[in-house]
Amino acid sequence: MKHKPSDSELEIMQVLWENGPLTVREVNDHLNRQRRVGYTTTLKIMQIMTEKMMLTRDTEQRSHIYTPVMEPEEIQSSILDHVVKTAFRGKTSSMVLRALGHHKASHEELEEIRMLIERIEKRGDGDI
Amino acid sequence: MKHKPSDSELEIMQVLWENGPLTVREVNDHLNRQRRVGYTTTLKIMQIMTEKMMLTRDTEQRSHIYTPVMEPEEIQSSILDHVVKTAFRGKTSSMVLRALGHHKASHEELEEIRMLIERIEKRGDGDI
DNA sequence: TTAAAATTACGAAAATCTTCGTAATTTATT
DNA sequence: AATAAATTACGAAGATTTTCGTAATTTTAA
Repeated sequence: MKHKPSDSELEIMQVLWENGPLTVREVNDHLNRQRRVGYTTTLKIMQIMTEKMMLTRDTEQRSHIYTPVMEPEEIQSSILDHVVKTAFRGKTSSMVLRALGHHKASHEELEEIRMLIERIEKRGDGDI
Repeated sequence: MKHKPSDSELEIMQVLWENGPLTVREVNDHLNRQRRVGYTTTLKIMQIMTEKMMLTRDTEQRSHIYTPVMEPEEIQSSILDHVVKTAFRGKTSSMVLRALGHHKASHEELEEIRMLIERIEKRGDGDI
């Protein structure tokens, strides 16, 4: 990804990923379930995101319909790259250890992680 | 933590965590091994960090000596809190899965993680 | 004891982010 | 058709971050 999304941009991305293509009104309504944001604020950020090519929009109807360009996986990975590099000296494992040690996860989630580790080790790559 | 450190602030934190209390000159020299930064730029940011109480300084000598107030663990955890919340809908496990799936880690690191999981599961807490 | 060197203090410019008001435009209603 | 309602477009203010230049201060050296 070229640009690291700002917090507000990421917030809007989340709404769009979870609820499909939406209008500004719809996104703003979603956001306002969590915190108070003005309509034109949301509009402005979504317009900027469109300029930055993070969103595309269908302008056929009066109310434009916005769609995220990137998949969550892509952005999540690039955010993690950045965090690992800047806060964990590049060591993914220390980040994971900190996350598991501090935040915790359910039994099922831990199992999922354990299974992934097994798969990776069987595959025999790894390193770095 | 009150403030989320900016990228530059985090960069300086890293240098101080790894190399102990340092002067501005020393921090700036460290930074310049990686990228070009002006001395007064580093000075300014470290002064601001001191105002924000992220650093303390000993002004006995002419060259002030700066020490980070927070431990890396604290800041790492608060950064992870933020990332998990804003980019992974609060699910630590999806963050971990993405990190392991994408970045990879060495065999030893995976073993360390696997052992931590075992310890957590034995302990029998977890969840959320 | 001057002059040079190093350091801190201060202020400010450029970039980005967040916020919103107001104007212009389009659609719906009376 | 005229008015109201909803939406988009535009611009700008305030905050924060990053960047330095310049001035003031302190120490060192000639």
